[in-house]
Amino acid sequence: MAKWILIDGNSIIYRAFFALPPLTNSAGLHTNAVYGFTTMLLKLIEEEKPTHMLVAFDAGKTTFRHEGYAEYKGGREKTPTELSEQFPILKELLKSFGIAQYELPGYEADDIIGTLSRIADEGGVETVVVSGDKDMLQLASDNVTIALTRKGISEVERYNPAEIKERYGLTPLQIIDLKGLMGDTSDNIPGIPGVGEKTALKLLHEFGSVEAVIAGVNELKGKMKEKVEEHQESAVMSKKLATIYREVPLEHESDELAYSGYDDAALGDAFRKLEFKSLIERLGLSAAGSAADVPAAEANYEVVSLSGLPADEVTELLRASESIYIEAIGDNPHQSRLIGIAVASGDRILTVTYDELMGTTLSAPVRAWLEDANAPKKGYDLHKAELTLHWMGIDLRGVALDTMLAAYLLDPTDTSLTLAALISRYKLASIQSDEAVYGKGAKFQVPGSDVLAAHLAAKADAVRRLIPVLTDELEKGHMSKLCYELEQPLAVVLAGMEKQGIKVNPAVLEDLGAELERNIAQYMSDIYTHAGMEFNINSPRQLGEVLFEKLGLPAWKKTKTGYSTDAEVLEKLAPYHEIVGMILHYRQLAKLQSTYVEGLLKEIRRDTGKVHTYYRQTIAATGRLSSQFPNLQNIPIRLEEGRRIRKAFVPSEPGWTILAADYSQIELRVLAEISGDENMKEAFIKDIDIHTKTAMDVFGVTPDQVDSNMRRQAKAVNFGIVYGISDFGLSNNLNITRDEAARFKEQYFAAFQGVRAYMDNIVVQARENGYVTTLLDRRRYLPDIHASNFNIRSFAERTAMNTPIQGTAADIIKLAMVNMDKEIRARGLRSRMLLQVHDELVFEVPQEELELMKTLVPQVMASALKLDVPLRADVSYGDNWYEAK
DNA sequence: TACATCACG
DNA sequence: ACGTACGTGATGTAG
Repeated sequence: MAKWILIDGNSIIYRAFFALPPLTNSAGLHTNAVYGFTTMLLKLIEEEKPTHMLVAFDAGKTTFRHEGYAEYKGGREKTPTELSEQFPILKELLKSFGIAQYELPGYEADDIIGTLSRIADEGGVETVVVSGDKDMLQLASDNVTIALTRKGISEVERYNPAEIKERYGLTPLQIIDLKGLMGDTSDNIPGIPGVGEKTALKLLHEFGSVEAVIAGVNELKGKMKEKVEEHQESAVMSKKLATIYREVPLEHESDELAYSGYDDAALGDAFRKLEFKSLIERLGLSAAGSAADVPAAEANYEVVSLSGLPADEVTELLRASESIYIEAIGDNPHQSRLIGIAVASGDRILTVTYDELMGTTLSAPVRAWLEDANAPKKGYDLHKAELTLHWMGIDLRGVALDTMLAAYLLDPTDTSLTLAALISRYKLASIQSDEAVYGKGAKFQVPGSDVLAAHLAAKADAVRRLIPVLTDELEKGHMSKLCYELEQPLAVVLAGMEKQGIKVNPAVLEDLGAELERNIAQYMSDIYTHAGMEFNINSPRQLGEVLFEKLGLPAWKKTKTGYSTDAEVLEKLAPYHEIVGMILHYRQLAKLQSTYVEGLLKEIRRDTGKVHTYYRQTIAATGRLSSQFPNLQNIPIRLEEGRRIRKAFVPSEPGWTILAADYSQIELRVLAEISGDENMKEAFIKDIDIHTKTAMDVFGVTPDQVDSNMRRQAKAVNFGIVYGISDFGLSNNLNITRDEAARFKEQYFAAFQGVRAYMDNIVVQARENGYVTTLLDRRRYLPDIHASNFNIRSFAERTAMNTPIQGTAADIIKLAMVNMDKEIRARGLRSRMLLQVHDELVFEVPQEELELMKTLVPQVMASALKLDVPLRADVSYGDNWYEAK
């Protein structure tokens, strides 16, 4: 037996919103109305057991009712953002429920429901209409019951025609007349002023309809007669407005409403995002629930040690390996200590300790297997493992899949990609956290061999269990190619660069350090003199006291903890007191000394005379790399004093040259490409200076009229565009008013209309999909795009604009790196790729390859990805990184 | 360990 | 009206 449930989405979500106290999830998203809606849905499903369900929504602001009466629904309070942000969430949730939803421009939810209930009624289908709006009673019939929400949301009161008769003494259709007479404040329907429910009912019981009341007006007396005479037109119009239109041109077949129950996994995911913990529990969705909820599985494998297994069985086990886990201690993989290895194969997991690997002949097959490029390994953070093993004299080869990398691609904003966290995220049987096994901080300790072996085996097993889930998810997200053809090969290229390292000449740094020390001492004493006291200039707190209390300089910017003393503040303060300039200089030199001279010297390895950075491939939310121990992506360049640090970066072989190639305006070229803006594309195709071009268009001048200041401002506008422009940010950056900034922006968008369209579209896309993507389908989720908090939401919107640009640029240089590595190998070159700095690649090149590399590198970089907009890379070279400018 | 600051793209 | 530019890592101070 068919049973339909038709729900007035707008009415119910409003009721729920006002009935329930504010409720937010940890991301600050309001969820109370969705929660209320959900509890009601669950109850309906349980009690009514529907075969078909539909939630109808109002679409757009105006409906056919506005044509006859422009003030319809006028004077309404604007929907609070705390509620409006919940509409997209509800619509998304309905998808997880597997419930149909429908809206049609020009019609209200009532009309859609009216039409469907008519169709159901004509077909003799039992139907329940759910709403908070009494008007709906007009739809009641023998087949159609109206369920009206009562106080709160979960309680409903059901009406069939008999119950309407009992309650009001009216037929369903007379409900329209009731409203025609009494009106409805919430919809701004006037009715007859002064006529409320009681009077209206009395009139209807006597006359039967609005028209009959008007016709019989002479039978009325006194005030009542006057009112009806005066407002009869209003009554007729009100009746019309209150009439639900039951002939909406629906484009859908009613079988699209079929409801076959929700998918536990989909609904569980949706509830987890919303943090509806009680509902997860109530529906038993928590079996797949959060980390702690999933009990550890009974181990279905045997842990075997290297010494406990005959050599031929070790070889066979390795050959049939399904996953590997390599444990090392320490953040810096160039200095980390290997603890042990576990390899999973069928019902046995082999564990190999550090001592076994390094000390016994038993380990020979293991080492051979690790180094065998034809033996595929699927593991976890194998990039780090490769480096750890490298410094032990073992070359890890044959990496086929890295689960950490895969998990990063699936959610690059995830900051906890530990195995335990991933296992929990993907709802697999849990494993112990490292902290539980090793302890942390001072308590850190490697446990005894049995406990350790069990833990490593559990991790290898965890990797094995993650593989199908992650590869499946990658496939669903269209990121398999990105993973296997870009990120995985890149991991190997990066490891090669890191092992190679770049030579640093300590003498250059020491000389610079001595000079800095003298200057710093001088600034310190001068600053103390001007302050009239000695204090720690490095302490923003003490500095703030000196500047703003002792010296009485104007404080205009604060931090959480006190006065701000950052460069922006000090630059504004400089004219007031000469100590300020000294502090700025002191800061600059102190930074160079501590971070770059002393910091870098500490990182030079004794054995290689080089610094070996560690590129992290799973940190940046946009797909960029990051660099640690030391960070070689922020070596000074903008100011000459700092730039001299680069003189210390030299070739590691005598007679070789440092060659650097950087992409020209890669982010703006990417923007031109993905926005398709013709004006901008043309500028790049003609290789016109983009900032000058921007200045021409923004200021409406000819090329020769563009002065350096105009170009500077245009450049700032371009930066702003890439970052997701806001008036305030631009005005702040250019030190102009917000109005001026807004005008710049307007001018810019007038010239680059495709860019404007991109910015608008990408935000809509982010709202609809919940994520944005790069050209290579790299994905970033933006849950905050629905936040009610203006700041949080705005940040997500800017991120939506920026990430495809920055991320695609990252995709491109990564492609170039993989291709460049291939070229070097294929051509048997001795040149080495050493560094990547987001849009720049640095090589060391033997003399005889210089001419080739000068053309090869930019050519490979420019052709990394075929675009409409040409890519360009410029090369420079010299005896050190400073000279390669 | 959190915060402020500043180096880079 | 709201108040920020996007993405990182290292350092020193202070609780």
